[in-house]
Amino acid sequence: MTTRRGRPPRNVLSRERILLAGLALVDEEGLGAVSMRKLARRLGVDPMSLYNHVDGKDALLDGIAEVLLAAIPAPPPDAGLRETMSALAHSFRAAMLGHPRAAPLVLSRRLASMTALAPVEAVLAPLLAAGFPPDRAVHGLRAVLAFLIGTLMREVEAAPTFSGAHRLAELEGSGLPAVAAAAPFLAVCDHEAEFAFGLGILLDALEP
Amino acid sequence: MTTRRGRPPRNVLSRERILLAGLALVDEEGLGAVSMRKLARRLGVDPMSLYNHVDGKDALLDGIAEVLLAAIPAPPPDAGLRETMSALAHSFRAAMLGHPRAAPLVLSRRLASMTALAPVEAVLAPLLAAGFPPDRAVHGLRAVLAFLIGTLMREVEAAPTFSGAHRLAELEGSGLPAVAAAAPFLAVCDHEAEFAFGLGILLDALEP
DNA sequence: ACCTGAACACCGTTCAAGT
DNA sequence: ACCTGAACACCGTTCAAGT
Repeated sequence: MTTRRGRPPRNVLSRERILLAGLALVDEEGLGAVSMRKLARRLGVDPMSLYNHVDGKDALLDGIAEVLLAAIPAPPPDAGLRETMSALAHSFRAAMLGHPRAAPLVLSRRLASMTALAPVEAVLAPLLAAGFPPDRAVHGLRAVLAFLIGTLMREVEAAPTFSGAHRLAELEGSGLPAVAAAAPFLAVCDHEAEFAFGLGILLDALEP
Repeated sequence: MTTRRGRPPRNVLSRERILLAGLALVDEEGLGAVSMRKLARRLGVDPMSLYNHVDGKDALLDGIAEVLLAAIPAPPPDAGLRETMSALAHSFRAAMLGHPRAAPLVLSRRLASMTALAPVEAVLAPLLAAGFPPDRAVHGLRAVLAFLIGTLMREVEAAPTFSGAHRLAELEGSGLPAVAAAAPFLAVCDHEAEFAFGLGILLDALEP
């Protein structure tokens, strides 16, 4: 039986359906391609219908950012300080790399919502439990978050594996001696290693 | 005498004039308000004339980002490693804070130009001189840069001094215990201190 | 070489009207 | 309560025409 009583409504719009379709649109075509009209087309609906569930384009983008944020899993509750922070950092990174074209929404927008507070709580709790005074804990949180945002912004905006050879030659011929000397390492970027290196420095500094 | 021989041409367009007017437009009205048509209006020129000097809107934004980057002064050449890195970090920050609404162009776009390489050289040179092997020097550069980008993204996107009291109450009533406990420190952000704290950690770690 | 203006295919959002 | 479509004031960019 393909229909129940009253058959399932074909085109129920909802905030959630809109945000998910929006995220899919960003994933496929990039942030620049997002428009209310195109999203409506994709949902088989009049553009104006979206405004019944979402406050406008800007609120739509904020909503998509929150969908991404909400996908960050909570860290294991029994872990120590360092493992907790590290797990959260890696989860955050994985969530962003899972939607690289949408990630800038999270990385560059001021999100004041409750959703954004859950990861904050998850970082702050072990810091306070480890005996950090609240002001120091917030300092630490913000330093790590700044590094995460900066690193991910780079990963996510990076060209999809620049050919390398051409880049190398360019750097070596730049006329800048230090740049030329380090050219082989500037031409490529092992994002994984870069992430581990910087995160390690910061977590070391937060060891009680 | 208000005119010299042949009188100064009234409406000479040039790439430089366009980029500077673009930066002024961003400063005054924000990134979202930038359009080729509005910029042309501001320059007293047909919109299409801009295309003779700039490759399109995206290239315009890249050009504005480079104007910002070019304004970063070189560090004093005789300083030690730490002072050089610190001076550059502060100069970078000052340049961005001088144009907070345009800063995201620098912070979020992949800039492959020569202009972007000058600060790289300025950081790399003292690291290599201090005896860092090139791969480690690049690691250090990237960690500091990630932190700078993340910090500045936060400073620059921050609401112009959120009322504070309202925010505080919101955090305390969030139901999240660690967030509530640290609420007084989460509600405000001393960007200067935050910057010094994180930068200190990273520069300490790069001490030879 | 540079500037112009018309034209094309789009935007976000308001508003009055429908169910 | 939700959806629709026309309308308004915009966009970026192509193209043919001017100087």
